[in-house]
Amino acid sequence: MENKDLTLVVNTLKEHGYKLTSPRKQIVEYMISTHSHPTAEMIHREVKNLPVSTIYNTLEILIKLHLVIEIDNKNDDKTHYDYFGTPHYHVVCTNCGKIVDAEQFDFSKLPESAEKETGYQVTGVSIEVFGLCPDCQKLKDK
Amino acid sequence: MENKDLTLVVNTLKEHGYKLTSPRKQIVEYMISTHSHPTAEMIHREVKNLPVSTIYNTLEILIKLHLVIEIDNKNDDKTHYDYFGTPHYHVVCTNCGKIVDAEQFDFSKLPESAEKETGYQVTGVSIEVFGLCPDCQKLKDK
DNA sequence: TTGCTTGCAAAAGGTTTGCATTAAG
DNA sequence: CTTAATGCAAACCTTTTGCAAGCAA
Repeated sequence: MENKDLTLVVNTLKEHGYKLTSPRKQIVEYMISTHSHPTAEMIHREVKNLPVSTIYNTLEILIKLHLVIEIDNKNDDKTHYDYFGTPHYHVVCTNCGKIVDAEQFDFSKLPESAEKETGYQVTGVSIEVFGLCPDCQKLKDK
Repeated sequence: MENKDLTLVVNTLKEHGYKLTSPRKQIVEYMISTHSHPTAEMIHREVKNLPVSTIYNTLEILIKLHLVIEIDNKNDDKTHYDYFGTPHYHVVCTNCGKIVDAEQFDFSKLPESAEKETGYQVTGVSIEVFGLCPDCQKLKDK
């Protein structure tokens, strides 16, 4: 499954004229494998021996190609990143910042609706839901 | 109409124990009146003689009370703010950063869906649609 | 080869913080 | 009165930038 993702990303990079360098491969592999919605700093810590500038450069490309999306958890001041293989949205805890995936809601009509209403030519959608995660709900009860 | 908004905000502030200070009133009035999705710096420029710290402090309160929301236009590195009187979402131009409002899409079932799927106790939703605004579409055609 | 990428360090700049002063309730 | 809020400046820290060196294609 993850090999399929890797192939997709590699092909997409090549198609758009981006070279397949070792740093890029490492970052892509990490992003595909992790489900932790990491920050740039977390990626920098996990993918050894890369400068932060390369992390940011690579993420910028992946975002432009819609392979990775940015998430603002509004808990720390850092941008979180997520490999976006299959469509989903994020639910973020306003107390501890924990981010989980969700998918059982149909946004397929949203782009068309936005285009019709605003005249924008839609290329992407970002959905974030905020609330208290189960753990933080328990803490509040005490 | 805007007086109604002002009353709502003032009452909400009072209900939650926040003092109605002159800086807060100025900022609230500006946020209700403008439709420009301003940054903190723009608010600072328009609402005279207030330090940025007060702008940020006040915005933080208004956000906590769900009276104002944050928007990331991913074009500049600044957070944009918007008075959130009536439910709507934002469509952001990926080329020039222009933000417009839209509302003709039904998100009313989203909170319930997210709660059921994740167990989070939902308190808010953030929707952003990205694309090319009509002006930037024309520029690209040339 | 050759031009994109990397890697390092330094800079930038939006946002936060500390604290003395002021004023709302 | 009392305590929260303001105002100012300095600090913070994530992210960006510049450029010489390296390496895919």
